[in-house]
Amino acid sequence: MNMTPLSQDFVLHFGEMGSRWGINRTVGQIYALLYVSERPLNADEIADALQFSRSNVSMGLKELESWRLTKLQHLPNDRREYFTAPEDIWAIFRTLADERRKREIDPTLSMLRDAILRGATNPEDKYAQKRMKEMHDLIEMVTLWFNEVHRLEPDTLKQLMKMGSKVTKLLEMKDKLKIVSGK
Amino acid sequence: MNMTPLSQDFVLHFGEMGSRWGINRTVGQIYALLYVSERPLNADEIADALQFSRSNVSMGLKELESWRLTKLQHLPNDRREYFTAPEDIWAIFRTLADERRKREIDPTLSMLRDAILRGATNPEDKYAQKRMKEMHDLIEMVTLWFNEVHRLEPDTLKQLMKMGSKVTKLLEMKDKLKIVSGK
DNA sequence: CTATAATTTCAGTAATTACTGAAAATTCAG
DNA sequence: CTGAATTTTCAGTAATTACTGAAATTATAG
Repeated sequence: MNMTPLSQDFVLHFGEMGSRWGINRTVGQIYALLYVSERPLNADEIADALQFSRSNVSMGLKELESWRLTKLQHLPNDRREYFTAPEDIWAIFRTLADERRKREIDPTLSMLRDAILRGATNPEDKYAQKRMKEMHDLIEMVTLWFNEVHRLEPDTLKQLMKMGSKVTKLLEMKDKLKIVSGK
Repeated sequence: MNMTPLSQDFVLHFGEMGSRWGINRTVGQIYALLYVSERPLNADEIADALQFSRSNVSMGLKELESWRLTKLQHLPNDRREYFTAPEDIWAIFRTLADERRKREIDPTLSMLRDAILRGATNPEDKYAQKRMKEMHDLIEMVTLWFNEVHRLEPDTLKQLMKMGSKVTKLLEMKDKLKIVSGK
């Protein structure tokens, strides 16, 4: 299978970007290929299109699976496995955010919590704990909030976004309303 | 200089986490050390505390500088350079988000925009462009919105967060108010 | 300026991570 | 079951990235 120049460019860009995150080039490219491909692809087709060894593709698909970024299906009269990227881009975003939270944020929060609760006698440790608390609170705040937003439907979100910085205004408004209704 | 076990653990954790992001272990550890240290440290102290070569520390500091995550200062009667992590955790978060946007999001958006505007004749490319458009719009949406939130003061943000999922309710409320005021 | 302290650069090497091909394991049609 | 098709594993190797020590550069006190 030969990719069109358009897909080619997309795939290569994703490969490069992938390596800036923890994800390696191969995995990035496989994902990109699946993402822009309308029909499901099997491992051989992927290996062929990207010029990777079959085993490399197998490993890459495993990795993507662990990120829950692929869907597996079978075609009639063909026992090979076919892969696609999930359709709904918003769902993909959620999945990715979820997975990163699990792997990166949660362990850090737990480490910070533990560290903060340890007995600290010397001033260095006291200061370190203060800093860790600040970090912990920020991460927790952003995460909690993100979780909320996460659940919103794309339409609601678009609406929210359009409001942009007016969200502050809205907050003020809310406070005033409270006063009125509390009268 | 010897770190306390508390700082030790924090620094090591950050080293590991760093390597999950694009940032390498050394850089992660140096940052963590600066973050929990009350007084500024010079490169030799860092090298000593983390057991890295002096030149490795020099490179690590350069990298951190490029992320705008360190502050440089001089102490009286000492010509060595001393480093700290900025105080305000919220500011740190902003800086980091900004820098990541510049390095990772912006190039991707621009690639996507270009790709979408290319002439596509065959159905594969049509489909690929549709998918790229979806991705582009999602990223743009999240980024724009993030930029807005970004500007808010921590207090406002905390308030917003406390509201949690009620933000949807608030949106509905806003619509009703519009109707009222438009009467 | 000069001498020395401090920092950076960089070529060489170490460590890590990615990738391959061959072999093993699994799956499933007949 | 059997055997061919398919997928996975994994030891070896390639490629990449990280790190060091020595040398070069830069900065500054005197």
